[in-house]
Amino acid sequence: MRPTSSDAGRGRAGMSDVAQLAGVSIGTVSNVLNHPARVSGTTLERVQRAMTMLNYTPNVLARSLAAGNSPILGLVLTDLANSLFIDIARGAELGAEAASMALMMSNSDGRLDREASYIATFAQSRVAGVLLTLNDEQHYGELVGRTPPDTPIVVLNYAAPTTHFCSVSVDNEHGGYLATRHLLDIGRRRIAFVGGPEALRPVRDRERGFVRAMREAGVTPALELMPDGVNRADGYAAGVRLAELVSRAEVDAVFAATDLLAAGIAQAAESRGVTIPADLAIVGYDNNHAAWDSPIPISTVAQPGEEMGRRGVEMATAETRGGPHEHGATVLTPTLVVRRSTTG
Amino acid sequence: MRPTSSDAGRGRAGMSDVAQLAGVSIGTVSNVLNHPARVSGTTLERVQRAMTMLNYTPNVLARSLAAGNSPILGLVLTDLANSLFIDIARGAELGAEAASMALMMSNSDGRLDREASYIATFAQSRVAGVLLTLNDEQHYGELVGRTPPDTPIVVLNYAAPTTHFCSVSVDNEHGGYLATRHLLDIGRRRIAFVGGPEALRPVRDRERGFVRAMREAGVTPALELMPDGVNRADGYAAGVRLAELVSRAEVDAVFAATDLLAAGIAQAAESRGVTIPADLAIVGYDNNHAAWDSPIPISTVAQPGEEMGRRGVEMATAETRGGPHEHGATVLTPTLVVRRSTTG
DNA sequence: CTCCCCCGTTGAAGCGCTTTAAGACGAGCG
DNA sequence: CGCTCGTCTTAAAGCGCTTCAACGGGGGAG
Repeated sequence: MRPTSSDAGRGRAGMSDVAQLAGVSIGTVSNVLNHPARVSGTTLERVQRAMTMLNYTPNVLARSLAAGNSPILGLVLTDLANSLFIDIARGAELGAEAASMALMMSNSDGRLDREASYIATFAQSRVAGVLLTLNDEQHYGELVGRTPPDTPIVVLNYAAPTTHFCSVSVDNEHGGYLATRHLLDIGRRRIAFVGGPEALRPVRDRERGFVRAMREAGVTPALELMPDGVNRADGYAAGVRLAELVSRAEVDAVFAATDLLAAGIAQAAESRGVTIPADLAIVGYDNNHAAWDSPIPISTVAQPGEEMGRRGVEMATAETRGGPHEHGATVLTPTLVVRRSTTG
Repeated sequence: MRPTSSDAGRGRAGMSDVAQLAGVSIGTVSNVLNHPARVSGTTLERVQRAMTMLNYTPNVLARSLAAGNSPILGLVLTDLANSLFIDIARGAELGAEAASMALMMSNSDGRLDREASYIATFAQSRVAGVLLTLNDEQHYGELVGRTPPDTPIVVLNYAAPTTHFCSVSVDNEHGGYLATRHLLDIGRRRIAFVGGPEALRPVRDRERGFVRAMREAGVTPALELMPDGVNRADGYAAGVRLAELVSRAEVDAVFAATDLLAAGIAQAAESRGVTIPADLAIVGYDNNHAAWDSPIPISTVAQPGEEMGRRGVEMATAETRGGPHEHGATVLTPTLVVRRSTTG
């Protein structure tokens, strides 16, 4: 074994090196780092000088081990290609920065096994908490069982029953209501809804909002389409059908459950001579890049992804610190973004 | 202080608990984990049973501290919104999985200070290595100085001089050449190039490929545009100019240095009655979602982002393990993806 | 001038694990 | 029957840091 410090062997100065150079004890060096107030001005300065001289970098591993806590948060993202999750990541990053925590992101691609494996990895690293984005109840159910009991988990984008975890989600029903209300407000009455597979809970919720708004206005939905997917291609197919109905004056607006869907619809409709928004007003959902990058910018319902990430971090750190903890479900409110697809 | 294991205090079993339950020493438990061959069959089984009974989760922190190595790799991404970096992240994740390492991703948004701060954070966590995506030489230069000497760094997406780091990059010159060659091959001769700010090295390289291909073919470029940015809006502006030239039969094809640029050009051109690809053939660069999601799918040059990530991980782990290490610069080859914007 | 208290500082114990030198034990050999 | 050898197992020494009981020394109060 080497004499004192093994990191030193790798060219790295350790706390003991700093202590020696500054002529103080190792405990004092630690105090400089963690409780500067306890150290006298002179000593503090001397130690700090020694640190910079040696280019001292504290070892977080040792620190966490000794202190019994970790400065790292884990984040499991469902789908890196979806801009909502990118927003969540950004927000989480900001929140982590504010709480001076590091964020360890990873991407499950929606696969349950990877979700579980990342959670396990995080648990082994004794992270302070894990933020988990989720889409459907199947995954939620699976995860409830397998989860290590001592790691605080915050579920994002899914309104978890508060029994097991904290959660932060967005009110999809309200979003659907907003979108539909907007179409009604600009005078449309023959409104169609294009949704997606029944399994997707967010889509179902958006539809509920649609239905509520229509009922409130005493208007009957012109059509409800439920494609197998929620991507551009599915939208295109739906758009072809809609274009026909538009030409027969049976439809004058559509609320699509995702922006990709909306973009596909817009493309199909335009290629068939339908004018947007004159003949057909369109509202999408997600505030995806696809929406504002579309030839005709599409009105949409924006999810507060960043805030979701930020709040998630807050809840996780709160749970870590606080003694007795109530799991709480925060529900955020989406906002309507009006673009050319619904305004002259 | 608590008697033996403090993790136990938090409800977690430690190695000593396992040892006690299995009736062996703590060292034997460690051997079960790290050198199963040294342990007799009977003991091994008994210990393993004890582990599952106690739901034992090894503490990676303590493990790394004692063993002096880390199972974590850091990855600093320049821009989460750019699909190239998402691909890199995916590849790195796969590579890490294969090397049974954990990956800690983070997003610098192209800001130098955040890059530096993440590198510092990673260094404090004594990660095994850091993968750093980079765009321009300014950042590269800055970083060379500030970098902790003992953490292996692999630069991605930028051909670093091999003096300081390993790097994995893509041959942008060749990509530009491929794109231009393709336009020439389909019979176009009045070819324009739309680039971007001089500072962006990748864009400059793509232009060099363009120039080489044109020279080889003995064709004079119809026009070279250098907008201030490389986004859709910049493309739209360029497209307006191009449309006019097309109508005067001065341009029949364009190579845009990014897909967003290309998408903007396509949109502007179409809105001005230019038919794609008949009047104007377009090739973009990046294989961005924007490209295949465009109303007219745009031909593009695809960067092997996943492979870049994977190779980066390999180089990092190699550098970590291997004793004497040569920094090497790997250069990958991009490929042409032909879509409707260049075929009838 | 003494006593006490507080401020700064120290030394040692310990975080959960790996590693290694040394020990225990049975088998095989002369 | 004693000895060597090899196989398993153990005890103890760290890894770099935090924490805390204890300590020393000044200054204010008496």
